[in-house]
Amino acid sequence: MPRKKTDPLFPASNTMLVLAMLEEGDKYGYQIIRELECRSDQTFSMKEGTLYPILHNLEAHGEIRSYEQPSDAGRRRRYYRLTRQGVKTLARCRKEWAAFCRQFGKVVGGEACVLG
Amino acid sequence: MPRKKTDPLFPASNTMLVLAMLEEGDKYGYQIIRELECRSDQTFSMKEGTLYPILHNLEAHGEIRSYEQPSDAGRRRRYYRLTRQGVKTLARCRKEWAAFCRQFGKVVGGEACVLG
DNA sequence: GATAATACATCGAATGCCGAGGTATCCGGA
DNA sequence: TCCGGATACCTCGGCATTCGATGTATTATC
Repeated sequence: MPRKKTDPLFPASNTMLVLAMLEEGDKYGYQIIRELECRSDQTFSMKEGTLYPILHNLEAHGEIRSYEQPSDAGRRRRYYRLTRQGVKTLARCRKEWAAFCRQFGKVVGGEACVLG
Repeated sequence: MPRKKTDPLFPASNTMLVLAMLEEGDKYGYQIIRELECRSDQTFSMKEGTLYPILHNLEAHGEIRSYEQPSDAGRRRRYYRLTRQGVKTLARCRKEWAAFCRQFGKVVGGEACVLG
């Protein structure tokens, strides 16, 4: 299957990844991309064209809230913070992920992924 | 995130699921759907509008081959069989899944999913 | 003064997935 | 006998995801 460019193995997980990143504390877009890259040993290199729409979408749905706060250097930055709803959503996503992972493993073989 | 209808948590994994099902032996479309449902405790209820295009696509890429073989009852059936290439692809997918799972777990928390 | 890194954003195109619809056969029950 | 349900295949349209490309602006570095 010469997998086509846009045939990511597990898309849509990006939203969950963003939520999880924000759980540790408020972050701005660019920072999320860098930290995610670092934390996953370069496995997840989320593109800006992917992240920003997700951030805007999450905010529109009340999962996160944003505020401007320039860096010391005076650089423009928009920070995002998880709302209470966002925390709940993340918890639900984790459960769904665990269930998915368990069932997926049952079909393709291998052990289940235990979470939370 | 009132997840919209078409916001599957981990799409595109469907192709891998199909490959894994065929590893056990030749199967026809309808059978794949039924067995998948059963094997995953009703978690994966793949739709026909999802499966058949995947089957056709996999065959077009040489991952599987098909042949007609009516059931005893005379019902029309098109069986699919993994090609050697399909077996290799499945193996690669399993590795990718394991890597993804490990990294994903690292970010969202929880243990890694060990496979193969 | 040029180049890279930071930091935000949007658009178009490709792809994934499903709901809805279509066709046809076979079986059991009323 | 006729009808509905299960079996079995298929396609089309539409929404969502994702990324590459592109654009803007500022700051740091060489």
